[in-house]
Amino acid sequence: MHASPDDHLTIGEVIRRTGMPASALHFYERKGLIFSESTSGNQRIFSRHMLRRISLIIVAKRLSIPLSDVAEVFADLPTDRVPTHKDWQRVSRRWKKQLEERRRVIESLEHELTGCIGCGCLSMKACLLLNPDDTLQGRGPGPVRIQQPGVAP
Amino acid sequence: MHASPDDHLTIGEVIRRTGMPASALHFYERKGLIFSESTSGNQRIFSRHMLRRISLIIVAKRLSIPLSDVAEVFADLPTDRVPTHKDWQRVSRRWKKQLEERRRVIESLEHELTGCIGCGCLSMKACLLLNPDDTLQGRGPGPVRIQQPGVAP
DNA sequence: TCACCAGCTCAACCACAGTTGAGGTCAAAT
DNA sequence: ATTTGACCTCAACTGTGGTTGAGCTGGTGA
Repeated sequence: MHASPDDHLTIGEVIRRTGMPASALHFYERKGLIFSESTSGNQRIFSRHMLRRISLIIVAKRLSIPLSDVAEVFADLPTDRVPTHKDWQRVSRRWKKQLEERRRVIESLEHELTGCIGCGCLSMKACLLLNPDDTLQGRGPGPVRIQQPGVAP
Repeated sequence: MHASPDDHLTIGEVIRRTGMPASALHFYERKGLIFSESTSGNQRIFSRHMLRRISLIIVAKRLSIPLSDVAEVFADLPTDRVPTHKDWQRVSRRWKKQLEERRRVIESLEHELTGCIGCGCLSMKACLLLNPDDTLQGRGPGPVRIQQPGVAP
């Protein structure tokens, strides 16, 4: 086992550094989230700044951000160099907004559920929990509850 | 179109009353969440109180409660009669707790992310986002250089 | 009687985020 | 020279929550 030049990492080294299993790295590459070159013997060689991309994927995983969103983010990121501090701020603010949105959805559901605990009618016609759209439409403007598709369907 | 006796609903009536497609009802039955009897001609006949169970499933869906949890809840519910108000309170309080838990997780992630926005290191060894419960100890061999943000290599 | 609708079963398929295993290749160590 | 160990590709499978379609039967109205 020899040390690769600082800028060219084998997949084994990437695994050691990121903790990601090879299968996941292969998967991300198939999805176009990360890239590599190949040696003559068809082994992957990763640029060192791929580690940053993988870090971002790991963070996104922790935040339950779907890979499709990560792909969007990566589309605006340079492929040839490490993202700048500014890049990271843009990404992290974007993801923070998504967390906020998710929290608001949950808070609103908590609110509804609290109101329904004492009721328990579960009437198909009258229950707010069962008929969310009527509620929203009838209430006019205000804090709008957005059904977000990304969360545990 | 004939009215069924109040206590015996065809699947079509259940669909009309709950808005659930037949495929979903079949699916829930396969999963053991709802039951039915069969006519001589192999058609499903649902008891009227199955509507309540289906309502609970619909609520769980809105709350992103997995069906496995719904199954647990149903295990403690009577199969032969409509759940009481007390039953509903038990369920709704349980689900409310789960929402609270989800909210707290999100809040904590928001907190972390806020702290990381200004940092942006994403260091495999030091970053809290990347190492949720790791006290950054024992760097291995070789320095993992933290890329100076904003300084192009 | 014949069409037609309601309902049935069963198999296959969707997205998501990967994992697992088979079978092959490449490179280094003994 | 051979045996590891690292790596490769490709296909199939996991679990969740269903949907879609094919092909069949049951009951009813004209």
